[in-house]
Amino acid sequence: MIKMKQATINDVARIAGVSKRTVSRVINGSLSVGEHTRTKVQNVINELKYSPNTQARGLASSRSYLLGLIYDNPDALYLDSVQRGVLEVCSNLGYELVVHPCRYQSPTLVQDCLRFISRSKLDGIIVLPPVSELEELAQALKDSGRAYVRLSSVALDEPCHIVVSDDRAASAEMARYFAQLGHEKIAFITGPQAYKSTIERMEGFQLGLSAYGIQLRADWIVEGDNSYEKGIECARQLLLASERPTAIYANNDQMAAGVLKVAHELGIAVPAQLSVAGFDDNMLASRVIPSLTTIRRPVRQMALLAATKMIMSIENNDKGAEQVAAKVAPTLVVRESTAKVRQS
Amino acid sequence: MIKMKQATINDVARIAGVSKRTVSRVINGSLSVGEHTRTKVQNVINELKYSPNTQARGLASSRSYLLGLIYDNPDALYLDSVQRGVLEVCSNLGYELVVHPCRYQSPTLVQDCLRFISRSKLDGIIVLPPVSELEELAQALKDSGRAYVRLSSVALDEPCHIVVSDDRAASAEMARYFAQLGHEKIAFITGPQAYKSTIERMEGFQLGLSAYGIQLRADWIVEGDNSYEKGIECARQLLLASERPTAIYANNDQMAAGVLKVAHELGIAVPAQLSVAGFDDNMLASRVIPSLTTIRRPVRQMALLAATKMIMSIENNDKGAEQVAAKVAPTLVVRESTAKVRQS
DNA sequence: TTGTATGCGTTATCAG
DNA sequence: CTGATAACGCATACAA
Repeated sequence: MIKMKQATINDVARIAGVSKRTVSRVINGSLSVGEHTRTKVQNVINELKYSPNTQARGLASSRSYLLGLIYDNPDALYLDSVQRGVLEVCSNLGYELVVHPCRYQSPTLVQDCLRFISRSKLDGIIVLPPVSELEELAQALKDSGRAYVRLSSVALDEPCHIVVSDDRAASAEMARYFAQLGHEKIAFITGPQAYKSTIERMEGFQLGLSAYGIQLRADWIVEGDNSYEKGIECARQLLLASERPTAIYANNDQMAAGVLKVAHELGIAVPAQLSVAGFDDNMLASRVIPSLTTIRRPVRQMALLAATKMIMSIENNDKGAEQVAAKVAPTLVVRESTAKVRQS
Repeated sequence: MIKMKQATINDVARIAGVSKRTVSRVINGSLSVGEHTRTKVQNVINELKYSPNTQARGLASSRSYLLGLIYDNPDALYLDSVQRGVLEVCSNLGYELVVHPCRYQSPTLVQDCLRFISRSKLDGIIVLPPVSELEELAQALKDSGRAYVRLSSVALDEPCHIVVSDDRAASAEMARYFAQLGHEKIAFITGPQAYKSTIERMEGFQLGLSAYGIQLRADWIVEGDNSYEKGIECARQLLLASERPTAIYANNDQMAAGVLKVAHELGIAVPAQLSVAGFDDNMLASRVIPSLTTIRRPVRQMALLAATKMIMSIENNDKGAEQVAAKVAPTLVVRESTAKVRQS
């Protein structure tokens, strides 16, 4: 097996009998190249299996063809979806995706991320929630002059820099669904108060309920942290109280699974005696018994939109990025864990 | 906010009053630099917050400081662990991680991967199972002259190129556990026959059982594909038959969850009437009711080892890579889904 | 429409 | 131990 050196632009130029400038034009799809010349060069490129050296190209044009993905979410069951989605858009345009897992809690988070993007000379950065909600990071991203897109539940940036998931509307839909099932004694387990998604989902839910004249009792709003363990803890608090809700909406599927666990321990039948719902539609939701009614986030679609915006920003200088849709709608998925309230 | 151009090696050289060659030596930790000169240069570097341009460096040294991760496995939690593990080792050495999701089934898989590594000029590639088991890809990797490490359940490459998870031994342990619980009527739901892990887990299980004089009945070995849905299908087949096993071991947690689902539907109590176990210890295992007895794969540790091997290969030319441990041992995690067989 | 010359920020060669 | 100087492969003013 002979170790061939990769063909360079010079090889192509020499063999095609043109200057490298012309080859460069062909590569970059310049319009000012004669039809004849173009095909001639293209043929040589194909024969030599030539593909431009990304590093050299980057060095000369100060572009890296590298996109970054900053994420934290510990139960990022959608990480794979995001990565595939982004690459589906970017891969055949010549971009690669560099990942940067981090910790939302870390005191050096912003600094770390900045070192990451400047060291890698990224052309663009996609930031997932909840890290995406850090204004300090966003400002630094803006200052860096690089393209970036944030995913969030709130439109906390200009249209070209954000893709929002309308968690508020989705939660309102869940509220409507609960109300229509006849539930009135409803509890809500929140996520971390620092997250925008927590606020959106809670307010959306309350708003939705109020349309049916239902109001959440203060002691039936308990603060969770999106973890399974905390879900269990909160569920205990709710289900061991003197008066019990007939339905519990948890800020995510993890906590909803915790509620199922506690209900099972206490011998409370779901959904006969208690309806339970979550948010995310991650793997758990459909596997757990009873399967969870939840809200499905169109993760893949968000990734596609974010990637499209990024490319627009990079190649068309923000002009077109604003045209790309910026909002997606999560949808209600009804499964086994919810039912009409039982007359008691 | 002034947009500062990044300082270059020239700036450092000029200000420090030395040649850029010397600065380069300092950066790369060359030994042949005077102590005085070194500290002088280092000070300027710190003051200017200079960090070398990866692209230029790569162009000159034909190294990219980019590592690639080729994967197919849809389980995102696993993916996150791997990514974090690899970066923990490589990040402060200046490497970044580029991801390449792919489809094991795709006819152009090998070709895609090769285009990926050659286009990105990766210094090294880590391949996760089951893609790691493709010999055609491995050969191509070898031919490319790049460093690479495969993760698998079998030692299908030289020590410097592989990290193996001893699924066979782990399965044998599960067999011992089952036997000690008194089970004799045991069924096994396999993974895809094409995967090495499937064979290892099945053979390990059979070997372990045979130590107790137990043999798997042929009709109690059913072929699954590691999906939840197929798990359900296989479970139906096993549990609706005239004679029922008292224990089912599934090739992964997804399918085990499917077994729980069917058992629940059929009113078969787990673990009272049926013991169920899986493999992986993914999020599902601990969340499901009853929680699953399973085998925990030390994913993080595997990632660390793989990354360490990679770095060794890249920087010390395979010499040291062989010294790094190449095998990890998954461990039995006992939860609620298994119990002593009931005398009937 | 095509070509020439120069620079991008490093590393590497070879002297001193 | 240190320093000029030539690659590295490509893009881009500037010419022609």
